[in-house]
Amino acid sequence: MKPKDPEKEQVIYSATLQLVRQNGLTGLTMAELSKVAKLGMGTIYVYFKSKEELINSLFKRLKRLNTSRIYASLDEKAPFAICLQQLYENYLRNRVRFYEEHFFIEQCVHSHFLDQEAVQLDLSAFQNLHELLNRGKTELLVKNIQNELLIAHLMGSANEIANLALKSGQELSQTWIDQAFVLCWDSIRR
Amino acid sequence: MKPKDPEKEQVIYSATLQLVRQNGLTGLTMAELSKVAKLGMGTIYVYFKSKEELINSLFKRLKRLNTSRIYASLDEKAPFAICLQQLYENYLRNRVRFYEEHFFIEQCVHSHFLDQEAVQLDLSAFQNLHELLNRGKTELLVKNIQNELLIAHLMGSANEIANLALKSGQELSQTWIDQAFVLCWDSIRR
Amino acid sequence: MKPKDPEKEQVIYSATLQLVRQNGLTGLTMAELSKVAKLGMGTIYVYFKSKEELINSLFKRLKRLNTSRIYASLDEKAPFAICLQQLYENYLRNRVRFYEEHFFIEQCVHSHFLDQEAVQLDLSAFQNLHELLNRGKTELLVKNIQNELLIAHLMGSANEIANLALKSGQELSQTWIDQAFVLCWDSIRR
Amino acid sequence: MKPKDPEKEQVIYSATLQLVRQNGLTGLTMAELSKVAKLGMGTIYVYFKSKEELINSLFKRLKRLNTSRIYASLDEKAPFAICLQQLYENYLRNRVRFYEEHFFIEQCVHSHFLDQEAVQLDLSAFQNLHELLNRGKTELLVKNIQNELLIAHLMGSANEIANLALKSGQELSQTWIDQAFVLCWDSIRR
DNA sequence: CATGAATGAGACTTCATTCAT
DNA sequence: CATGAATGAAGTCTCATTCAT
Repeated sequence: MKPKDPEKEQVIYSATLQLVRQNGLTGLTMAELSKVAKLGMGTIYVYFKSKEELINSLFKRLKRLNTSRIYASLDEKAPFAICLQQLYENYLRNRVRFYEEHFFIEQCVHSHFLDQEAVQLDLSAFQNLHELLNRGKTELLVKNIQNELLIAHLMGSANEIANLALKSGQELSQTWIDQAFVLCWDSIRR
Repeated sequence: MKPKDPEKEQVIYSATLQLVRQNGLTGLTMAELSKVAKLGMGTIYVYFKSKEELINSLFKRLKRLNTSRIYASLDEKAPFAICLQQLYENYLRNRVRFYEEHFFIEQCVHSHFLDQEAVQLDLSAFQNLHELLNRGKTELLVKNIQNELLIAHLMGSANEIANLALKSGQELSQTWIDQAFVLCWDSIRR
Repeated sequence: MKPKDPEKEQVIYSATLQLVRQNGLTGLTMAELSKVAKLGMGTIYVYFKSKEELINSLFKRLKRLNTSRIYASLDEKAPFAICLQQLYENYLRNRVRFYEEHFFIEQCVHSHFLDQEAVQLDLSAFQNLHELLNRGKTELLVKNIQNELLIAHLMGSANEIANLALKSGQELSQTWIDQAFVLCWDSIRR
Repeated sequence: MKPKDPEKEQVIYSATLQLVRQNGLTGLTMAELSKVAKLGMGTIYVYFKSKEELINSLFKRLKRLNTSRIYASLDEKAPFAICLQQLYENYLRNRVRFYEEHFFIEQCVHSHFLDQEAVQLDLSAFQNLHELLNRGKTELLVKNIQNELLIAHLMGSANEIANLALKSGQELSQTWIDQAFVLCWDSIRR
């Protein structure tokens, strides 16, 4: 798939996100997508060979994008707790800010659309966190519990808290973020 | 007169759970459902007037069932920490044991099938936890953070941990549960 | 079909008329029919071997009933014009009074439900009128036009006028009937 | 870009008329329609969003078409009786010639498919006749009876006579038409 | 490449009829 | 004989994908 026009690809992605937010992944139809994207139905099939490929492709792109966003501004030389806090705040802010994208991701995760590669990517997104936790353990700052459990705990918490923030419609205040981080920090610290 | 068979409803529910586990909520078709339930297509419609009603009806039933399961054996006169631990363990065990049901519930929550009453029921399921946390605050055992945040934290964590347990395929060892509870307890304790 | 209970047959007929008036012949379902008739669905099939037979049976019954009603009080020894007038008035009054029955009949005629016998009956209902017109011709009172044409003219007119009377909701005033008859009389008189 | 083919609409209309003539409106199925029209099932839904819309759309089209056909060649400056005769003859010939269309219309009128607009159109089709009768009254040529009654009489007669002509299979001879007109004319003349 | 009309498999749902009670 | 739950063929409509322009 070598798109001649990379802008069209982006237009399709954007239209997809918009429609999935509005109607859910189930409610996404190629006809409406082409209408919102202002492209012919056939054009979409030039860039993506099927609806499934479109969804998987967008999913992977968003996962990578989000991973890089979250870890981008991270100062790995800072003390462990600072690192974790930055990461946590980044994650929460990112989730709320790019709500549409995460809604799409969540819909995908609960669907049967994802191919193996996409599922892999979903799982491997925690690699950096994994390593950070190892460092925390080395520095005797983190409980000696297997990382999988810690990650499930932290991520589950963070996601639900982000959803709560969105649901309540309020801005993501610093106070709120700080409180949320205290919960996470107190739970894993030694 | 052949009375409407109350067991048939259960047969339909069971077949629905099985099929949703296999193919996801999107993959659920009335034709396959009737095949698995070993009933005529029309019979399903004797018991449920539409696919949507079937899904909502089962959803509500499961939510109520699970709430009662979780809070059933709870000794409310025990000390706060014991109560919370019991609740936590109940929740985790219940989620793993009735995996199929929770998978169905999760699929529903992320779909556009649920009617308002079902959504209400989903939200109100935390009422008991809400009150328990209030007690913890009164006893100065729990951090002074609004319950919504605490609940999002605890539930998000618990759900993700349950998913992890299922994914890893292993039994839910007591050690594991205890570790998981420590995380939760340390996070919210004062 | 030897019904044990002739009253049940009548109950089914009445329920049919009521439902066809409400929902049209197309909207008639056996389930609703049994509900309105307060009988089990199977019971209806004791009295009528199919929906089609029920419709045809009721149709024939009503055609016969109406023919006898219309010609019942006719004094054949009266002068021709009086006879015709009586007949006309009978017909109009009968149609308006037993509106439900005629609505059913009209729905049947335009459907594909009627069997050959029923169609025959529908056509042969004009036999008496046929003979009366012959008498009129013999007495040199009626135009020398073939009866089929005269009958089509008279019946088409009468039916449409009856429909008009029903549509306008008003009672069928004597003035109105008289006016309508003048139209018919003037048209066929020599 | 393949433009939406305007001929396809006509093809669908024609197939509809053919099938309704053969099987009645009730017997019309979208599957058979698409087969006769030699189009994919979905194609019908490109041109009409539902079966109901197709029927209403065709109904309105035919009503308008017939009205214009009947009144097209009418010379309104001719004497009243000539006008009426022309109109009558037009109507009869039109009904017999476009038998299929009128069969469809009649099936629609007795169904529950028509929307309000279609019913309106059906009723308003007599506007021209209404005005012509007023002229006849002004010229003291027509009985002083309310138009509704006159119209019901004339239309009921004409329709039934047209049906008779069709049923008998014979051509619509001029003699026959003339006889039929005499009946109508004698009935309403002063 | 771009387009969107055309396609038809397959989804949900209805309802006349049967049959076990 | 009475019942109404059970049945499944058949109907309407959707939508991912193709293909002629």
